[in-house]
Amino acid sequence: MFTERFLRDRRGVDLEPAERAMLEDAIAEVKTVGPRQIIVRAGERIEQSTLLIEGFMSRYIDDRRGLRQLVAVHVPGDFVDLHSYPLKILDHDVATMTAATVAIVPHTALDRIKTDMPSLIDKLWFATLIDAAIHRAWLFRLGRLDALGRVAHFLSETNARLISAGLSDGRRFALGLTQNDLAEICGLTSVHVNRIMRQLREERLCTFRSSLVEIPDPERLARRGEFDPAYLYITPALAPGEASKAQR
Amino acid sequence: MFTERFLRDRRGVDLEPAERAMLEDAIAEVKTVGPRQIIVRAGERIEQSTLLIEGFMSRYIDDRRGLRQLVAVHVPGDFVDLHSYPLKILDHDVATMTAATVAIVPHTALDRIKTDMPSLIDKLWFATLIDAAIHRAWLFRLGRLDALGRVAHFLSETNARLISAGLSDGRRFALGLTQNDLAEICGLTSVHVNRIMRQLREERLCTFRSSLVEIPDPERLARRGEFDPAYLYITPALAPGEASKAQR
DNA sequence: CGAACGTTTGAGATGACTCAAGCGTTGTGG
DNA sequence: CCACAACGCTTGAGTCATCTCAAACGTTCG
Repeated sequence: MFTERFLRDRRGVDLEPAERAMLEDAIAEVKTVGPRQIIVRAGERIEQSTLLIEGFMSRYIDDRRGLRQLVAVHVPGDFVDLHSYPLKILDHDVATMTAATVAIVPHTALDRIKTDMPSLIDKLWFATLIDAAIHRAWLFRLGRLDALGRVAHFLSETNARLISAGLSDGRRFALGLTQNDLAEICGLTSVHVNRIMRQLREERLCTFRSSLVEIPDPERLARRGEFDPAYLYITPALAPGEASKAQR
Repeated sequence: MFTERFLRDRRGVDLEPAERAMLEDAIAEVKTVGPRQIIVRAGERIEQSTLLIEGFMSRYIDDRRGLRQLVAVHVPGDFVDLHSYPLKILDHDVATMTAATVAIVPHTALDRIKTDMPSLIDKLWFATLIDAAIHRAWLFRLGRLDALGRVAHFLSETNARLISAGLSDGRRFALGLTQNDLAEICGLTSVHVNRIMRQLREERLCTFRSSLVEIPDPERLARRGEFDPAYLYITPALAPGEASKAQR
C-alpha cells in the first residue's frame, strides 16, 4: 500500500478505501533514487508527478550566485510535485535529499481520476493547498523569526509532520539532513546554523547528531519557534504544540 | 464584467466566454470595503470567497508580539481567498489595505460550478497554484535577498502583476501602501525600508512618493531583485524582466 | 488649529555574515 | 590494513547589515 501515508490523519479528508485504491492504481512505477538526485528541473515540461514513499525530498530555487533557498522539504506520504499536474511547468527544482523510494503517477492517470472519481480530485486539490499553507508558515518563519526561532520552528514542523506519517514518536526522529541543508531551509549560513545548534543543545531545546533529532520538551521548542500546527490540518489530538496556543 | 481581470493573460488558461459567464453568475454580491478592514480571521469557518475587483488586499500572519508578516498582496483580478473553498478554515487573516471593491462568491455557487462546468474548476485550481508559486518567490526573496533586493523584487513582481491587470504601463503604477506595509512584506523594519527607499531613489532604480511607483528602467530593477517573472505564468510578451534571464 | 499618521534622520547596539583554519568521520584504493 | 581524500562539523576573529530607540518633520483632514 504505497499511498498509505498520503493525507493520513488530515482533518476531514482522510481517503475513502475506494479513493485510496484508485490512487494506488494510478501509480505507474515505484522506484528507488539515490541521495541528492534532481528529479525535476525548473522550466521543463513534465507529464507525471511524484509521491514520496520513503526518504526526504526538497524543492528549491537557486539564485544567480548559486545560493539556494529551499521552498519545501518533503516527508514520506507527501505528493511532492502534484502541483505540476495543473501547472505542467515548475518554477523550481525537485530533488532527493536522502536516498528515497518514490511512486510515479502519470498525469494521464490523474485525468482518468478526474472523470471517474471527482471526490478524489477534490482531495488532491486540498493536498496542494496544505502545501501552500506550509509555504506561508515558512514565510512567517523567514520574515519574523530570529535564527534560533527559525530552526526551532522548522524542527517542530517536521516533528509534527513525521508524527502523522508514523515516523516520529514525538520526541525522536531520523532526519538525514546536513547543517547546510538547514541553512538553505532557514535562510542562514551553515556556519551560523552550527552555532545555533550548539545553543539549542545548551538550552536543552533540541539535539541533532548523526541524523537523529531529539526534542526533550516539544512544547517548549514549539513555543520558542512560535510554532502553531493549525496550518498542517492534522487531526487535533495528534498535533504536538497544539497546547502552546493556549499558553500564549 | 466583474471577473474580467481574473486569470487574464495567463499562459494557456484564459477563461472561455462561457466559463467567464458562469463565474460572473457565481457572484452573490459586489460591495465596497474601507481601507484596513479585516475580511476573514484565521481559524474562522467560512462559506464564501472574495474576488478582488478594485484596490489592494493582504493576507498576513501575526506573531506573539504583534509583529506582522504579510504572506500575500492582492491586486485587482485576484481571487483572494479561493483556497478557503477546499480548506474552509484559513491559517491567516485576510484584510483590505486600501479601500476596495470586492465580489462575494458563495462556496455553494462553486459547488454548482463543479458539477456543471468542471473545466472552470480546473482553472480555479490552477489559480490557487499560481498563488502558491508566488509564495515560493516570496520565500526566495526573504531567504536569499538583502533588503534592497527584497524591495526591488517585490516592486518588480507587483509591476508585472499590475501590467496584466492593465493597471501599470510598465514604468508607473499606483500603489497605496505605506513604508510599514513594505516592511511587513519584506521582513524588515519600517525604519530600514525608509533608508532603502532613499537608496533606490539615489541609484535611480525606483521612486515611491504619494502612492505612485515609478521605475525608470524596469529591467535594471528586476536584475537587482533577481526577479524572473516565469512563476507568474503570464503570457510571455507581456512580462517585464523576461529578458533579464538571458542576461544572466 | 491641532491630532493623527506616515516619513525621515541620527546614534548606538547586535545578530548574522565572511573568511580562514582545524577537526572528526567515513569510505576507498593502494 | 593503512593512508588519504572527501565531506561535514566546529571554532575564532573581524566586519557589516539591519535593528532599536528616540526625536523631529511633513501632510492630511476634521
